[in-house]
Amino acid sequence: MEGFFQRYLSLYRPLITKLNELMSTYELSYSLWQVIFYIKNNGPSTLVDIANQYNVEKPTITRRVQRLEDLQIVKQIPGMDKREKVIQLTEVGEEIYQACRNKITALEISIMDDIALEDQMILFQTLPKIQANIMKGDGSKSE
Amino acid sequence: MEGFFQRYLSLYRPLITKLNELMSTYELSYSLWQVIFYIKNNGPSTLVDIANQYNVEKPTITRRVQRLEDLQIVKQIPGMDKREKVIQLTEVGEEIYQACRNKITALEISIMDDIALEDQMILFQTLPKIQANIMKGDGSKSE
DNA sequence: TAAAAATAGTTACCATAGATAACTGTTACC
DNA sequence: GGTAACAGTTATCTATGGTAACTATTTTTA
Repeated sequence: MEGFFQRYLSLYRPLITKLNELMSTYELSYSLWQVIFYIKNNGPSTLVDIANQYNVEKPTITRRVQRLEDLQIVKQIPGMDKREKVIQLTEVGEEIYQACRNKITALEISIMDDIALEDQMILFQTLPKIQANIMKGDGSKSE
Repeated sequence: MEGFFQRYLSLYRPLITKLNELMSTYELSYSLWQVIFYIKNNGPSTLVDIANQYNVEKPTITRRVQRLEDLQIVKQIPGMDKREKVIQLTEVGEEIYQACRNKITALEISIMDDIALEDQMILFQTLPKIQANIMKGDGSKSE
């Protein structure tokens, strides 16, 4: 099936640009959104939790979280283990989450406009399979 | 269809990392491969041709081509319009193209291992549609 | 239980990839 | 022949992420 990567990757830049535009109102980008999304859906979390979820290194998450703290979207809460930094959404963070969630969902719907529902289903099921196949045996820690 | 972006984007980093590993033998990355791929499939081309194809700015392509010239994978050939820089694969470039093409195709096949052929077809047809939907009305010049 | 190993996070530094603005040289147009 | 447009380059900036080395804790283990 030659040409899959091409098709997949040429979608990336337009999409990420669009998403970043969408969130620029809140001085956010998609990389910051991932952190917000994660702690909204998983509750108070440590930086390592988040790093594992997205297969990125710890310093990457340190930076994202620092940015979100500056924006007062997340805050640290006390935890048992003094090594860990447990973070949570602030009230402002919750509001921004909702606003972005709405915008993102609207975009998701609009770009699927002319795609048959079954085809959407297949996309949904297939992408994670492909991801698993790539990560299978690539030496990544999340395998 | 909430969650599409998440599924789509979480595939990106593992994939691009894998591709870059694949090509590191030849000191290439996927961004350089795109240029090689383009001139292999479209014949001698100008930098603007390539920039338009991938929706990136001219300086981006200037740098990629400079890198490929250093690696002696592409060379400039004389053209009518002295403004233009028409580039083509060298013999070395052709060999490297073939080697990478084989590796990439093998990877494409292996990650589609457990995906039904019809589902692969649907992926192939759907991704460009989604891309068109995103680029529709985003102010990009390639619309 | 004291020493060693593992873990969480941070800092400093570097690499990749791409954008914008300003510029040179060439061609097209009127 | 003078102005527009175009192709390419350079310089500078941003965003994102990686690695190595470090501190401060907690866990393991001998």
